[in-house]
Amino acid sequence: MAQQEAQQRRPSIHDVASHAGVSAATVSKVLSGVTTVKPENAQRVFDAVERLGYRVDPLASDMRRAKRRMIGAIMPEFESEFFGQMVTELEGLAEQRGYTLVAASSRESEAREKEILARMHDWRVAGVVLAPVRNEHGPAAAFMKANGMTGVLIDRVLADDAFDTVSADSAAASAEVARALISQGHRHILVVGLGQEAATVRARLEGFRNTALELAPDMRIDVVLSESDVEPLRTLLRDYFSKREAGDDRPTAVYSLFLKGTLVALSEFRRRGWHCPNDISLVGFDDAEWMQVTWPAIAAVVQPVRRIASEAMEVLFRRIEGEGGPPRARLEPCKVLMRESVGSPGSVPHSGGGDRQ
Amino acid sequence: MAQQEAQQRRPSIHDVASHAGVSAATVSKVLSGVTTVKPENAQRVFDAVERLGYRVDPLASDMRRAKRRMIGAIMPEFESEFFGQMVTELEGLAEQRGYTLVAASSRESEAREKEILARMHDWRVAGVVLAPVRNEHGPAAAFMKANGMTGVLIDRVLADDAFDTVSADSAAASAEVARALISQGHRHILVVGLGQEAATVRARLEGFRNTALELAPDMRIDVVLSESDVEPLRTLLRDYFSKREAGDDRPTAVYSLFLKGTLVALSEFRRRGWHCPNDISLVGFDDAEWMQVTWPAIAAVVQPVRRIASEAMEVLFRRIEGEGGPPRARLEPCKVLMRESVGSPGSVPHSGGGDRQ
DNA sequence: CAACAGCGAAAAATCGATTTATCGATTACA
DNA sequence: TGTAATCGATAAATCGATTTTTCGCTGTTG
Repeated sequence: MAQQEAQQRRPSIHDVASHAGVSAATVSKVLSGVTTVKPENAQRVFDAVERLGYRVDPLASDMRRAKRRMIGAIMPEFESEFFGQMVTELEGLAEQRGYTLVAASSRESEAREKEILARMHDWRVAGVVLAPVRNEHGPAAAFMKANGMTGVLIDRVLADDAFDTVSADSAAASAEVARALISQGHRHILVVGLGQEAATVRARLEGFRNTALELAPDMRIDVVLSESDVEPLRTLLRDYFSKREAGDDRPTAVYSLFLKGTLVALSEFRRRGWHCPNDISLVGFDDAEWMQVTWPAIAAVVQPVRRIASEAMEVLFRRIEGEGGPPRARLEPCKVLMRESVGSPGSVPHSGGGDRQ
Repeated sequence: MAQQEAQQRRPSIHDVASHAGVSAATVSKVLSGVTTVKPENAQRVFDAVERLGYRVDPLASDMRRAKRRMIGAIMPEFESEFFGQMVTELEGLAEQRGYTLVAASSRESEAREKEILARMHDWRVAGVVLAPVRNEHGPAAAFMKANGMTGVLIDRVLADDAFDTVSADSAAASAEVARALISQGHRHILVVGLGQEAATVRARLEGFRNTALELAPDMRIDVVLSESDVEPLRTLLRDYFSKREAGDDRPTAVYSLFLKGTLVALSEFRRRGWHCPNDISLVGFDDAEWMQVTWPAIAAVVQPVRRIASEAMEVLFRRIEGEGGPPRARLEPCKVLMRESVGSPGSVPHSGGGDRQ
């Protein structure tokens, strides 16, 4: 092959040293910006670097230091816009600081989460951004604590006694949703959630309930929670509506505490031939691009992904640089977009179930 | 602090060696499964490993070999379901083989793509899975070639003379879409695409056009292509429909060649107050979870993510292990899901534009 | 004029593993 | 019995950088 260039091995720091007529130590110093090198020699080093196309081997470079210039990121999944954007943001922020981001998905499993964390510990990452599957009290956080890792917890967390946390202000956003729905006249609302133990689901539920009952004490709030998976929730929701099909005690609005729940609710509405907002209103936590192009557009709570990412990285790097002090819990404000899927109850007669299977 | 355990440094192979009363070399051999070690000594090594909780440092371990046990993955973005799932799949497959996946997003920029590739080259990844922004002829592929990297190209590629490629069989899927739309009676169809140079967009367009014109030579096919970004496409599409608002030459169906195009089309329909499939039919390349819960459900071409991922990894690892031979181009079959957004033209009178701004 | 401080750069140790060369003890064979 | 082959294990070299230590030289000072 004509790939002589490609075949020969990468130049090492010693190659640069011999080309520049200095020692490897000097090359290292020049490249790391030490000033006690004669300008003449420095220039020769730069020239040699240029000529050979030398690049520092980050792996060898990281060998000697305890912490490597890598940041680990563990997300529950990559398929949703929220975590997808989050990884992209984190990656950019890590790169800005000369770090490499290693991202992994726990696929909603705490066991996997811990295993990934162990791998990252093997790599001696300088820090970890962990979006836990459930909350800050899972085995992953315990592992990080036990092994003295530095990290920051995001998203499904409230506060922790060992790690900084950054998350959306779920409670405040939920309160705003409650105000909006109540001002539209809703007095019977179904809240749909998943994972009772997840810290944020609790915060979202409580934030909603407290504000709602404060504004309208006669309010009726039903709750359908599925412990773990999405499919059980689908069943629970189906049962819930089946029981209320005949009577007049059907809720006039549904508030879903997370994206998958919004999808399940919409799919259930479809099955029953209900349309938003005439037959029922819908608001969901987590926005997605498609929600503004469907008919009706779906109302949603938008989480401040960029702010969460940048705050998380900010605080993480401060810890990496050795900053002490007690861990802080940060809450970033959300935006609530009330779109067409929310209307006033009873303004239009229900279309009644059954025009579709 | 009570974290004595956490504070003391990780045990190294020498700690294990001294605890087991053997040399570091013996420990290394035992752990890598060499059989020429006395069973008694092997057992003592295992015991020491157990007692100290020793884990091999992958970074140090990789130092001595030319290729490291890392796989790089470069995707154009992480926000969409397709690439999100892709990364998740690739990660699992790499892990199965004892490799770590380092994923990065080129954010639809060829410059960034090449820069990321250079960083991965610095890390001496064993191989790269590259989903190029445009096609197989970009600067990134050239960089890989010039530096003798091993890799596989996926998604927006057709075939390459240096690297194996794995992608969805866009042409066949497009042909199927054409057959379906024509059998429903459509004779005037708008195809929406982005990135004229992207290999797959061309394949999708040609696959559609060829089959359509073969089945219905009187067919009229309009094409709206935007070179680079999504926003220009929105403008182009708006202009296209504005010109045809009055006359009767409005297409009866839209076929979008990629996900963002489907969103743009839907958003344009909304603006004009058109509903699918009564006013216009819509099929899009790339499926998403929400497409089956909206009203109407959106017809889509489903790409075989898992198959593409596993084929890519399969072929990549064969190359890593030194398999020779000319590069192969693989095409994986798609599934076409004709949902409610597609109907027969003229079966219901157009609702006419303008019931919304 | 000897001792000493200061500077710049080279030499050497280090990180934690793998791999090659080497070595001692045991067994085999002449 | 002496030499060769074999086996198991250790010492040492290696990967490519960083960091500490050492060294040589110049210039200053008592």
